[in-house]
Amino acid sequence: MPNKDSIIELCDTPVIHVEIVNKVRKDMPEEETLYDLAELFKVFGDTTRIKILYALSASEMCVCDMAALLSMTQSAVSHQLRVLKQARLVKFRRDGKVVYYSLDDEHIQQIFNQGLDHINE
Amino acid sequence: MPNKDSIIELCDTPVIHVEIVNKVRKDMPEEETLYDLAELFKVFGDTTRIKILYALSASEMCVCDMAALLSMTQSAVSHQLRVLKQARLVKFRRDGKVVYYSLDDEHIQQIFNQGLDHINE
DNA sequence: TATACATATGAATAATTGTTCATATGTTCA
DNA sequence: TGAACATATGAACAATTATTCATATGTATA
Repeated sequence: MPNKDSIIELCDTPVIHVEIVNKVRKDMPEEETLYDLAELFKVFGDTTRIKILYALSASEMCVCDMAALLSMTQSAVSHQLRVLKQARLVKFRRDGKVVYYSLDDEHIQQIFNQGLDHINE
Repeated sequence: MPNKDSIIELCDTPVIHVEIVNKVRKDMPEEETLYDLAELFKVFGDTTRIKILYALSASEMCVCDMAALLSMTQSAVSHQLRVLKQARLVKFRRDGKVVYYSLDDEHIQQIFNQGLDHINE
């Protein structure tokens, strides 16, 4: 039988299975790790960025080309590339006036494929 | 040399590399697929839902226990479980008044791990 | 050096979304 | 059947975010 007295400290909701809660809590990664993980997936959670990532998985591209491909403003694409850059999902090289972007990481493709597996299941 | 005349139809941004854009466009998955993919990752892109998923990867749990574990309102947890349910990431079984949730899919763990790989790289 | 061009960025706006509060639904048991 | 409890849900609010517009930065070349 769960010990109803020990739960007041946890939160105002009564806990039914104290041992399970404690066990799971013990094995939970650090708060910061889970936060970072959510932040990473948040970056994948936008159609525009997904399209950019998909495009870059096919070929290195410049900002201008991506804007044309996606029928979007150069500015909008650039703003999203900034987000992708901060998440270290894309890297870039400059050649004169043109900046070429490409995927920074081989995990990205795998995360993509796993996601597609789930959708097509 | 890119054909500057053919690009007006694409968008108002000049395209630098027409062949690349066309090649990438041809290989792009359907709009709907990429939309669904973004929607899936959007579900992963929230700290609360990540925590719930992580908890469920350790053990089946009821709503009440999750609320206690995460120090959150039962209502907040329930709302997020709804999102996870709609994304087919969790399933549930009812045992009397108590509803137990668990992961619906083995992909989830893999997506998680891939994400962690990226973070810890 | 001045102009043209590719890209980046700040501010503003519109849309989306997570949480809270109040309450409804569904189940058990006296 | 009615009270108690676990969960679900609708509406409202606050916070976050994607896009647009205007403009700045950086590079090449005439």
